[in-house]
Amino acid sequence: MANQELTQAPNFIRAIVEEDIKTGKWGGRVVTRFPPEPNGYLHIGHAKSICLNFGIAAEYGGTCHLRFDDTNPTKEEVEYVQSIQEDVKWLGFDWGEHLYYASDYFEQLYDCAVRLIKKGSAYVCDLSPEEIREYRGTLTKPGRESPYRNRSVEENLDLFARMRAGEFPDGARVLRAKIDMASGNINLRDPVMYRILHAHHHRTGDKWCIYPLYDFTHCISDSIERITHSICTLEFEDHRPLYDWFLDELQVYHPQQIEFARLNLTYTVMSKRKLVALVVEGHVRGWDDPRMPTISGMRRRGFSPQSIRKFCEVIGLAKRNSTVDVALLEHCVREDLNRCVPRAMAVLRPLRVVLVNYPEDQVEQLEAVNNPEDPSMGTRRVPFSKVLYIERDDFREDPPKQFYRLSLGREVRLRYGYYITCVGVVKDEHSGEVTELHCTYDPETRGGSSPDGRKVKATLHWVSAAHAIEAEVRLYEHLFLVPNPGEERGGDFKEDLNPKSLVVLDGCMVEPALGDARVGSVYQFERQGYFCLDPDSSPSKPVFNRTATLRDTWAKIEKGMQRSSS
RNA sequence: UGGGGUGUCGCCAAGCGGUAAGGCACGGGUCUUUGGAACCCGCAUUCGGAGGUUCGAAUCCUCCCACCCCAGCCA
Repeated sequence: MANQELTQAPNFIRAIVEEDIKTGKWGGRVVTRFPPEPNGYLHIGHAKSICLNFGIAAEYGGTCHLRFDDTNPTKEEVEYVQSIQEDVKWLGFDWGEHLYYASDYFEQLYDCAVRLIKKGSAYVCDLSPEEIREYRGTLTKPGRESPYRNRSVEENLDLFARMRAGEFPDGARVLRAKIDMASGNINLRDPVMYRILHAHHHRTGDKWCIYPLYDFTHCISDSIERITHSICTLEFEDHRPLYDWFLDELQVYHPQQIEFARLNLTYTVMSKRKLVALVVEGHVRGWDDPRMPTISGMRRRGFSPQSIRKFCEVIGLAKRNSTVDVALLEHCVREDLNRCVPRAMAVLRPLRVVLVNYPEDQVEQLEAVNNPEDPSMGTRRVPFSKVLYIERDDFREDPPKQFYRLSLGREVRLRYGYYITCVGVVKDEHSGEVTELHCTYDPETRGGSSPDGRKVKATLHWVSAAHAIEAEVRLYEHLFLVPNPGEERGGDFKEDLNPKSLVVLDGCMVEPALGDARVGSVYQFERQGYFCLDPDSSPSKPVFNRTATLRDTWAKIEKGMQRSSS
């Protein structure tokens, strides 16, 4: 039990791998692969697959390949192959030498197709796309055989060669596997293996004008790379008989395909189609918008790779469709960031406080702990002076029952500073809005404790007005208002968009130490949450993204009060 | 009377014939110079339903029900 912590949670795929190792099915080898199509950005759902494939390989002393499934040149771009590599690396995984492209196998794939033709297991079909669909039948009605199904091997060979040579226009002919038009599994009704596509490929250029389809390509790619466990998502379960059929026909090395349920998360969407729509329709600022569930978005938001990996471990793995509560993801970031990230004080909605009995020009440098969870992170100096800012929410003229922060006549502690007591409230004549507080400070309480042992109930964060840096802070909430966008009211998922998913705060006041923050670094703003410096920052004005709030007991109490009073 | 899957706490998820792990959420408490963190306690007499086999069933059998996926020359 000593290495209990190192033991991953059991799941059915690990069970299969362990069994295979035990029986020597693959000679003790474990080779997995992550096979993205470079037609979009990776998201948290991909992270689940990446962690699974790379994780299992690492755990059992195997290897995991990164293979781009780039058989559709009309959708794929180098931009995506770059972002995918960057994201996988950032997550902390290393494919070493094992970077592959399905397009590297085009020549071998072609040879395999020729072999199948020679066996009489594949044929060139001249039916139009519409006719192929019609001949395929429906879910309940069997299909009909193509009139071209029984062409001679010679004719098929000739036609297929001429397809490759570019003699025919797009869509004129396809190569099909000869399986069973009456199969209950539609994938087996003579699936298309090759289509004619006079398109420029991002790697092979104009060398090819015929491109293989997924089912034919994937199993052979796995075979070539001597994959042992080919792990994919549930929707490919129906394709497994086809995966097996091709490899059996070809009599080549034959990996095992295993399917698991893809990840869904509450309050967001995960399908590539929907994510693209959010980007192109401008509902978010791009693929890396911090509200997006993309890896790049989460990185910009301030998530650590560790927190994402932890999440992927803790959600488990099974074959049942499920939607994980986003609260679990938030828990994982908080848990990680709490341990690793330095604290800072930042006032998001400033309220001016004048310490009436504090010397006019005095400035003190107070010592603050960088991370109470980790003393090795040391301390820093925070300037303190007569005029400060505190959070507007930390003062109430008419404090409710359980509110124990500042109000007129009350004493609270300023973190690492002094006890202060509110003695006056300045308001705007017209609006009645509180514009400034007058407080006294107790010189005996420097550092935050009193010699007489007097207790205060609240500790507030603050910032010295004269030393503060002005910043922009972007507060994020769930992108959607409902747990399952588009599914609850039966409409368009975009109708469920949260109009307050981004709230920009300007004129925030942050402590001077934050002037040294580097883009991408994360801080805990005490009592508020985790914040990450955004690339939009300029030297004169930092911009912070809120990664996650801290758990907020007071907010919960307040919400409860509202509920019971209404 | 097409095929393939899945049903264990509000959300995930272990469990593989011996009498329901764990996490999140939620509720209560201790502690606290973050109403943070940490720590403690509580939270399925019951496993989609109904029968059956067995000394014993979430686990085996039968039937039923619900939900998901498949009719791209996408992956």
